Amino acid sequence: MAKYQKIYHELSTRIKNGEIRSHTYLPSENELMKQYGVSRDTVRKALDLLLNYGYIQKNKGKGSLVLDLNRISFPISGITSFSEMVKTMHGEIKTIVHVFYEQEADEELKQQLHMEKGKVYHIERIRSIDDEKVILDIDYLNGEVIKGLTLEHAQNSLYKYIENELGLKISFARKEITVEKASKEEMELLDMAGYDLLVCVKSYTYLEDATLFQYTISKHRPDKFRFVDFARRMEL
Amino acid sequence: MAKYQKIYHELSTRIKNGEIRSHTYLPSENELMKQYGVSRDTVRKALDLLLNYGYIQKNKGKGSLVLDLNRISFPISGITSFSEMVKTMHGEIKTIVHVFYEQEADEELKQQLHMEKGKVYHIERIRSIDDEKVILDIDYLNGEVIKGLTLEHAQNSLYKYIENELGLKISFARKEITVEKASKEEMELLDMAGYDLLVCVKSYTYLEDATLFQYTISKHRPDKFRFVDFARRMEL
DNA sequence: GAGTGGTCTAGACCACCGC
DNA sequence: CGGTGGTCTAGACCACTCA
Repeated sequence: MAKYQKIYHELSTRIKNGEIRSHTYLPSENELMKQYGVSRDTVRKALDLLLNYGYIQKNKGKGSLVLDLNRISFPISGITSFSEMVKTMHGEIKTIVHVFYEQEADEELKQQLHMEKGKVYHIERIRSIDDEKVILDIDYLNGEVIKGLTLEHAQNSLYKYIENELGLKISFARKEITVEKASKEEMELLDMAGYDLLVCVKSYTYLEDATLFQYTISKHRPDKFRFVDFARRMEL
Repeated sequence: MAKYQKIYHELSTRIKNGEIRSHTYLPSENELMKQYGVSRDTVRKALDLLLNYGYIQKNKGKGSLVLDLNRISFPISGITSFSEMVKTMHGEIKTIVHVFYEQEADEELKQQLHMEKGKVYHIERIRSIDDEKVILDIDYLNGEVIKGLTLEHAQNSLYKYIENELGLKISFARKEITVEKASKEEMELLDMAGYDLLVCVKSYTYLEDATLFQYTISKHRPDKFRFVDFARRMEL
């Protein structure tokens, strides 16, 4: 790990622990240079990470103010996958793999996954929290990029397989959140508790070399959906 | 404006225009140094902005790949306010100021706005698109920070007043998206078209010096809600 | 091996803040 | 005024990609 990442890591965990308290100022960049024995640019890169992830706010002439993380609970960034989401939740989680097969990409999938031809994995999983079936995840994965997927992997975590076993790096995602009427099938698959709408999170996930490898639609029962975001004001 | 911001601005607009096409590589950092007559660090800062806002993807040993912006439509970042949202929409927009008064902060508001005592503006606005009342915005503003608000300002844009007339700078926001049952009052205020749920976007907005000045609940009719996000994978 | 981006350094000047 | 963060420079070494 690079120096500036180590410094970011140390400072962020100390802020999370409460060892560095919110509403106080971090040591100045000059001071941090001395403490860590690095150049100012290295310190600044670490602070840039803290800034981007909402840990601090920098003020000219004053210093780096530590923000109050508990005002809205973590995580700062949006949901990336079910397994990341459940970390922040309580309750017993189960996954039922409802659909799992490999198919030739049809016209719509070719367009969604931006591929010419080839195989696509189609996976549907029902997620239950405390024995209530409240989330339906529908995944389409480019079979030319992700190879050797099994039902086992779908039962556990797709991301773990992709990152750890295939050694691919997930880089970025584009997400869209809308609310849609549940279909009859969906009403039967999930425990709808009287609701007839589902919150749909559509996401397109890309690898480090910018190849799109996954298109996911994650449908949540409205009362079990929550999305938290931290955003700095767009410049320009 | 700083040099690196100018370079960012030029490159980003050229990407948006299509003058620089997606799926091509930008000139190398070395090349950009020469073209703009700046140091490598300055070029890199400009590229960092492009990276953060989802314009490019950098690959070691290869270069900076221009991403396809139209895959999911803009804006890249989330909603910050109604007036920013409508820029990306079609249809005729109207605002009705439904509630506007100044009140002494009660216990709940003191906690939400993180203030000891003082006045709070309470504003409720109904937003209509093509004469359908589909959004209810409820704003609470710290009256000790934001002074001299009038009904006029509420009718137009609060942010314009705060940034242009008061000269304050809005810095960052924390947002939470959930779905809740509409109350009887809300059902009457809005054209619900048979829906009984509302998508609630709660946001806490901060100034540059990290003072919280606004707490907003924006309630959207489910079919009129859409949120787009671009996220890089969290490191560490 | 030449070119790319990733990291790190040392030094400089500026605008802003608070005393 | 001294200290803070914001910007910019010039130079260095590394790991990676591609021919």
